[in-house]
Amino acid sequence: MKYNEFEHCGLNVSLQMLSGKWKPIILYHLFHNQQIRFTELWRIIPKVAKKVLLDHLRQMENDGLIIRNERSGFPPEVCYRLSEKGKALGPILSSLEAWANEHAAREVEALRKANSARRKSE
Amino acid sequence: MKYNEFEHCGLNVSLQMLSGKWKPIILYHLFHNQQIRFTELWRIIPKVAKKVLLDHLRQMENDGLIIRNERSGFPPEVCYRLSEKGKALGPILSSLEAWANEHAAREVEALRKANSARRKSE
DNA sequence: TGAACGGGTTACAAAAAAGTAACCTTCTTG
DNA sequence: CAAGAAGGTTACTTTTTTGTAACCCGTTCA
Repeated sequence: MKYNEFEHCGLNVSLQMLSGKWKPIILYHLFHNQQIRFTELWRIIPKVAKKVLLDHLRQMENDGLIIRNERSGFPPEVCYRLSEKGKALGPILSSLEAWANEHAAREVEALRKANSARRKSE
Repeated sequence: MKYNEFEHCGLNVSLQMLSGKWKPIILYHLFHNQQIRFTELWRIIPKVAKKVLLDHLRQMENDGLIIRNERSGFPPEVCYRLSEKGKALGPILSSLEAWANEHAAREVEALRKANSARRKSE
């Protein structure tokens, strides 16, 4: 299989949708809030740059993961929430998280180091 | 929740392990071959740079996803295969793929455009 | 009138990821 | 002896992603 073919494969496409430094935490908040205002999101993820947060949200909107809801008037009120597609991701992300917790890298790493130390001392 | 806390959360950790331009296709091949030599892998993913492929493989090894097997002698024979941790990722990646195929972005996008065009013409 | 708020944009800088090409080592074969 | 293969490394460039800071616009409140 060539990369051309693979590039548009579901696995690649979905992982690209999830790649971005702040996307996991954005998703986390959206899964726990069902709707959240831009400024609020910016406030609770303190280290992200406004521009980057906006970029991420735009990408996620273009990917169909989230829906942007603008209520003009005052105050401007722009809310983001998960789309159906985004919601459908929930169980998958949970199982990813569970997987990571089960096979915590630290333990693996510690074991590896212990073994390597043991080998050297023999 | 602050980013400091979230940074080491399972979701973030696992998505970072999967992020890298060539990791999905590397995983794909490992899932379909159960063992593969470095050069062979490099040959079947024609556009990846040797250095980058190596970087990706090192990262995946450090993350405990794959196991590197070196048989010195001639020819050098370095094989890579999935670890148990890596194998456990299989069903999750399949469901990610299925998710992407079900909610194919193109269709969503096409539908959106069609609707917007229809609205304009009314 | 002017400061503040929400949700942006813009121009630019810094950092990280990916790519290129040459080189190395050990062995083998012509 | 020269060339070639496997699996790397090194030095360097390009591209992509993040980050910083200033600015804009419409509206409200002091």
